[in-house]
Amino acid sequence: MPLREKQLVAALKAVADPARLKILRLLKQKGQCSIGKGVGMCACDVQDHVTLSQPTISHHMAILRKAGLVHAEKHGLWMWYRRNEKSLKELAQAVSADL
Amino acid sequence: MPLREKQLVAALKAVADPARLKILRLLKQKGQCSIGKGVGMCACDVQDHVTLSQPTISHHMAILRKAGLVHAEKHGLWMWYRRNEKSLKELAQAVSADL
DNA sequence: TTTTCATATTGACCTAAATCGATCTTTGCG
DNA sequence: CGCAAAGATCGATTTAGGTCAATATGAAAA
Repeated sequence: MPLREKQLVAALKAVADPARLKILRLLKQKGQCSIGKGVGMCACDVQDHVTLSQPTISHHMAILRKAGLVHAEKHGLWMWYRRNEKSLKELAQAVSADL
Repeated sequence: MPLREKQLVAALKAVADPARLKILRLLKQKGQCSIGKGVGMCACDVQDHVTLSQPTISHHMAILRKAGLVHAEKHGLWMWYRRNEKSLKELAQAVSADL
């Protein structure tokens, strides 16, 4: 399996889970970030919106990050997560054309 | 989780597997069907293209069928599978807009 | 330099899912 | 009817994945 294919499967797996789907949609909201960023959220902000433990959320964020679907930036104590619209668009494109 | 959401997750799960991804692409080929249909394939035709046992292929085809991504029609001894382009397009649309 | 806070990691548990051999079912054929 | 072929189902095995409690890490605050 070529690398591109591995990446596609990883992205599809990442997205084929209700919790991560919900998180990806949450990240569309504006003004929810506890460190004042206009877009995106910190992990604790995500936790305020889903009924999952902190380690589980951290786990899901790592999967989304490794699949390239979200950016993650450390800001002091907080980890600022935001959607990677470019790779999300590429995923949509792959589903349209490649499948 | 509403029904639509369940269907979306089922379709994404169906597609987030290398074997099923390969099968979906195989089904694009023309003139491969052992019962003379222009498009689609029978299970045995799929088996000629992937290195998986007959029960495993049957299992994958059932998942694709239940997710609505392929049509299945029995013709005598054979089961004729073909892509459901409509639902594949709807999936692409959902990934574009809904994610 | 403690302490506290946000997040990550670890370890364990449990369920889901992929795979295959064996068997069953259905259908066509002699 | 008896047999053969295509495909589905069953049972078992193995691996992958979601979840949480406990603990570790790392950074700011007191």
